[in-house]
Amino acid sequence: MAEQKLPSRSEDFSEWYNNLVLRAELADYAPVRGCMIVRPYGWALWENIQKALDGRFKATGHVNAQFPLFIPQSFIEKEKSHVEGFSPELAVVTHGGGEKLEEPLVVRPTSETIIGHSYARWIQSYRDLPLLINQWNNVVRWELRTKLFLRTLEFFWQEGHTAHATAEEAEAETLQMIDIYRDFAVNEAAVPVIVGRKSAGERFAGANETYTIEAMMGDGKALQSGTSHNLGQNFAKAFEIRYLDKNGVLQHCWTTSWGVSTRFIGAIIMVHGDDQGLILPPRLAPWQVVIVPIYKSDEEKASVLEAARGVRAELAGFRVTLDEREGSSPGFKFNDWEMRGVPLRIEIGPKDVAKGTVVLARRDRPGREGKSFVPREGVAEAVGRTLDEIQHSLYERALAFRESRTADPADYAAFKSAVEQGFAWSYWCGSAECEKSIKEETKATLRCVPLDQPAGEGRCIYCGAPAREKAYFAKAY
RNA sequence: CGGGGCGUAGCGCAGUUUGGUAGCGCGUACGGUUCGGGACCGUAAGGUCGGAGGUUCGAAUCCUCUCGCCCCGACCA
Repeated sequence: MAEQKLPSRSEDFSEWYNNLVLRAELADYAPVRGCMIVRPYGWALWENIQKALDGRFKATGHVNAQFPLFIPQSFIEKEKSHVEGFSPELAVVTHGGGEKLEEPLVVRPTSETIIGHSYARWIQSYRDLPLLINQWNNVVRWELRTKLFLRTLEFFWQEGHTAHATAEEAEAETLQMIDIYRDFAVNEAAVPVIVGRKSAGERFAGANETYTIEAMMGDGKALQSGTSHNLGQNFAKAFEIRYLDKNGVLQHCWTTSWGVSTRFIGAIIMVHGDDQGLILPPRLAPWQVVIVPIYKSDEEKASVLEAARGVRAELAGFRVTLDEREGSSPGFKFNDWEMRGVPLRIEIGPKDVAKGTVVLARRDRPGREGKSFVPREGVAEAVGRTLDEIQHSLYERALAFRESRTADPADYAAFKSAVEQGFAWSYWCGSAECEKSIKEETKATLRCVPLDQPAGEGRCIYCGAPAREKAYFAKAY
């Protein structure tokens, strides 16, 4: 690498992010504009995210399937607001096998329509409900402005699609899934999130209600990190998804959809990373522990590596790697693994071998402060405890940062400066006009109306009208 | 898609104003000395200067078009 140090996070957050993604070998630019290559280390992180989410989906009765990449164009057009929302960003295939197609095929931007088509065939009776299917796949949206992980033409995600007999069940499912996302973000990724409702303007195209988890990045901007949509009967009506109820009456189903994408990797980077590089939460890190051996002579090397391999064996319950690379100094390796965000490093040198100790170095506390000497005896327990502490402290640190950058502005002037550095937590009268004016004047959007609302009422931060709901406003990715 | 910036070796850059045989640092390979926070010396490999056209005896350099990336806007997971 040309530059050893990353651009400073505080001076140029965007450059810091771009460099970090490349230097940590999470992803690379593809030869096609706006597309990315997810490199093995980045994909390993994604696989851990997949495992954490997939387990939660299965535990709540969902099953995985796979629907086609290509969708007949007419399908997209069946739901009015859906086509309006997505048509500007569709990739369309017009030719196949050297021939012009009779009907163009859309590369899926999301699969509500093609799944709706199947659900209409599969669902006949209330006994077929609920139908709870998820798929892990890639989708394409022709975005104008792209950024690795955060917004690319092609991205990877999961999309869950469910059908229910009643509005109440669909709403319960929608809320259950956003809560699963919250639980995942908080407990696996150590990313604090605010769970709330999207305003009508920010809703998914075709949804009656969109719930979101919103996180604050290290520059104070918001990132929508997962969404769950109550689609009402919109798609059921467009695709004739119907069932006979217990009384023999034909009814339209109530459907939901929900997704988390590789964008979440961007959230992990921007929430936890520092000027040294990535910091990964232990529960998701591809490598939880890296062992760096330190030696000079051949005799030292032999004894140190023997000890290091012994420690590795004792840590079999963790995701652990031993850096045996020749020709790189320990100092180089320290920096290298810090760039990659490995949460815990174990240093083993001749002095440690002699004393029967190892050095634990926490990634979340740079330099000497994060180092401790522990006896080799019982190292697995110390590692487990330290990883738990790192997991918790990452969350606490991110939460404290968010709180320090969240204001409850007294007036609109204070609101404007609040959204320059973080979130504004303000009463909103509920009108789309106020929301729009705020966006035009401050670039801040209404991120969500949290499900947890304070008691009492206030006045709209923009128009001063009586307001019952308090919302988060912020500049967003 | 509008405004701005930038494309020269794997990476970071100089050279472009004033046209004249392509350079530096890092990295890479090899040899040696090193190794508890990004080691050092030596040798070597590596570039149709983003692409296409044009002007010229001669283009990285001037002109036209085009592609890509970054930043700022409009749109979004």
